Amino acid sequence: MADSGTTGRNPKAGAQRDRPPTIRDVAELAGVATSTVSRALARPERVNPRTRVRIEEAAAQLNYVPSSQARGLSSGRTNAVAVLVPDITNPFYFDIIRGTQHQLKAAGVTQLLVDTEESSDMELDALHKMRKSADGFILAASRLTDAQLAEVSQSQPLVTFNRASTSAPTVMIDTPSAIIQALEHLASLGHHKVCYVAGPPTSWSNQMRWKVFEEDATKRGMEIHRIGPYTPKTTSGAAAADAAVRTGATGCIVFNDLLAIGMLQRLKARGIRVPADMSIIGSDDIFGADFCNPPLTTISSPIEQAGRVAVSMLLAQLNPLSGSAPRQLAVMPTHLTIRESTGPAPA
Amino acid sequence: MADSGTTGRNPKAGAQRDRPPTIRDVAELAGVATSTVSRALARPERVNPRTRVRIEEAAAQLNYVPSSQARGLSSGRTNAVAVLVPDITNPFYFDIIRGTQHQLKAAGVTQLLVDTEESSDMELDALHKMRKSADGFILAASRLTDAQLAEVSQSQPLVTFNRASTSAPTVMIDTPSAIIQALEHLASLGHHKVCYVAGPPTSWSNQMRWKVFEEDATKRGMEIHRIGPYTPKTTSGAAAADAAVRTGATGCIVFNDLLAIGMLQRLKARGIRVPADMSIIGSDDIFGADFCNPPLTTISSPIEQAGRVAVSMLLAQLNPLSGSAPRQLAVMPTHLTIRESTGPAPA
DNA sequence: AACCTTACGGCAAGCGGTTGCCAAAAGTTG
DNA sequence: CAACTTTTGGCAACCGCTTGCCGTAAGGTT
Repeated sequence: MADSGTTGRNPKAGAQRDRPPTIRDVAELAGVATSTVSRALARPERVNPRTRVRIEEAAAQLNYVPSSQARGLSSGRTNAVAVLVPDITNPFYFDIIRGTQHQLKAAGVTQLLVDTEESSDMELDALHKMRKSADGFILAASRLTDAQLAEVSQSQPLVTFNRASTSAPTVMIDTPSAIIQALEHLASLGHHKVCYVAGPPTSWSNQMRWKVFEEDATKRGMEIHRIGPYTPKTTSGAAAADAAVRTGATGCIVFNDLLAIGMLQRLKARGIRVPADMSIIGSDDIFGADFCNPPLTTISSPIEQAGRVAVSMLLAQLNPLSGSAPRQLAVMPTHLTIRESTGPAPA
Repeated sequence: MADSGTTGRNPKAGAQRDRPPTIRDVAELAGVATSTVSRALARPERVNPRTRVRIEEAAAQLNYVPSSQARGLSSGRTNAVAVLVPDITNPFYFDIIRGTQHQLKAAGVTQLLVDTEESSDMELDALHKMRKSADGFILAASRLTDAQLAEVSQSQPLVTFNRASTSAPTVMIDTPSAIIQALEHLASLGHHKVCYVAGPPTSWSNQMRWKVFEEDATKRGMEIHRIGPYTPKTTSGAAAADAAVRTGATGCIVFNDLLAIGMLQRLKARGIRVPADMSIIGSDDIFGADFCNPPLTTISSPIEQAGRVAVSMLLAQLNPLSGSAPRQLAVMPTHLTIRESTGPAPA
């Protein structure tokens, strides 16, 4: 009836006070080999129901938690996914982080959050340094070049968000449609002179937005302006607002809400009325867009859901299911949320 | 001159295409034992400068990145810290996450972000499940009871934020001072009937705020009301606003900005003017507090810095420096940021 | 020159799991 | 009931890195 042979440890009730129990302790208590415990936990069908129950009870009694480290070492998987965002300061990314966090947690995977500070070097660096500590990556608004992206995606599973890529699965926001809706809205309010307020030049979505803007506005015969680039923060809004006013445009489509809100503040300070004198359309519908002053008309998209989808796609890539090939592209729908920052063009 | 003996691998230029290089590959290339490589990387002074250089070059050439998993397994440290927040949805926590993220990254430690969904069970669970995968924990606004906290803090290093604890190092916000300042502000504007709009009952800071509010307002001879609890989200603002109006109070101190902003929206919808009819003071000075309508008077505190401090305290606990005992308590200063949601009491 | 320190680097035993391989046990079948 | 198949569980070799212990060569002392 030896209750604990080799080690001097005594796995008695709770066993909370000792050094954390290992798989060996469980095996001992259940009277089986460690390999059996391992199997009972990982592939239950591989072991006899009776022994399995015994093992589970032992594990529960010892309050056993497998070490993800050790598991990772031998299995080669970390059960963690890194999420890289350009700027953790930006509420937009919070939404996506929420989405990934949620879905990742549901899958029992740990989220490693990384702020790349809008720098492609940091991004590359993180990708490199963490290749051993994460099973896959989600690149939000990646600043990488196509070539870099292609290379990286070859050596590790990843999915990009808001950054088209031919080499990796991507979830995108339907920007073209969004811009067209926005322009349509402006047109229907009688605006003829429109301005695009640009964000970071390295941002793919910025390029995309401008491209569609230019095309569509031209098609409509509008007078087009473009100002920027601006860093996408409220603090850049003042400069952007001043520049926008100077173009003579009556309607602006702004790279993102942060910038747009900054502009709103400046315009108010300068006594320029929104929307009476100028209409502003933001993008992303971030937290705050609904209660700023005036509430911001903006391009909405289910960002949080986009995060979830990105995770699903990555997970599908990591655990290739039987049958269907994983989805390579998801496009999130957009719609224009019309609030009070847009109105009829001044006479 | 055997250039690669045992394994068939050929560590030639780049070696990017092979399976990732291990410490063994580096050792082989540099012509030393793996232990030496390990030391050269961890405690450079422990090896001869010449060999160290050789090793570093080898590592660089192979593009070697140590496996944090393996490192953790043998050293018993994970080089990761888990940050537990009650609600990742709440901008307030974003600020603290930013702070921890920043400081953690500076220390080369990975941040594991966990959303405990305002549940003490989930919190306990995470604490338990992750004890092997994190070296320490930062508990933001922990929902744990004192007893739980005491127990947990015994088995693993942690620091609490915005949750007093005698058992663990804590960083707090100087709530008493803040509430007193707020009340003083209200008093100076002629308000006599004040109302505290409560947040989650399990929130320590909520209890604290109420306690100080009650004390100080009583001392000033004000008429005191209390409504709530409300979930700290903008969506609860409507109910809170209606209830607040009903109390007849002319000045409200609200658990947090989220709730306060929600109230602002409702009051506006109901045609109740802020601050002409009612003054509102929020707490936290979150993103958006400055551009809501009207801009919110609120209790500000360097939240992001609090996150950094929390990390420092935790790190100090993990690597006990020679000399001084680590700090057990940090109190972040607060000040009242007066914007436009407070004004003279109605006549 | 003989002796003692020190600094440096190697050996090997783990850390806590996973997994391929194999033998014993249990279940089938004619 | 023997021969055969399928389950079930144990053995042991790793996974990649750290670290205590120890031998050796280099430098310092009288």
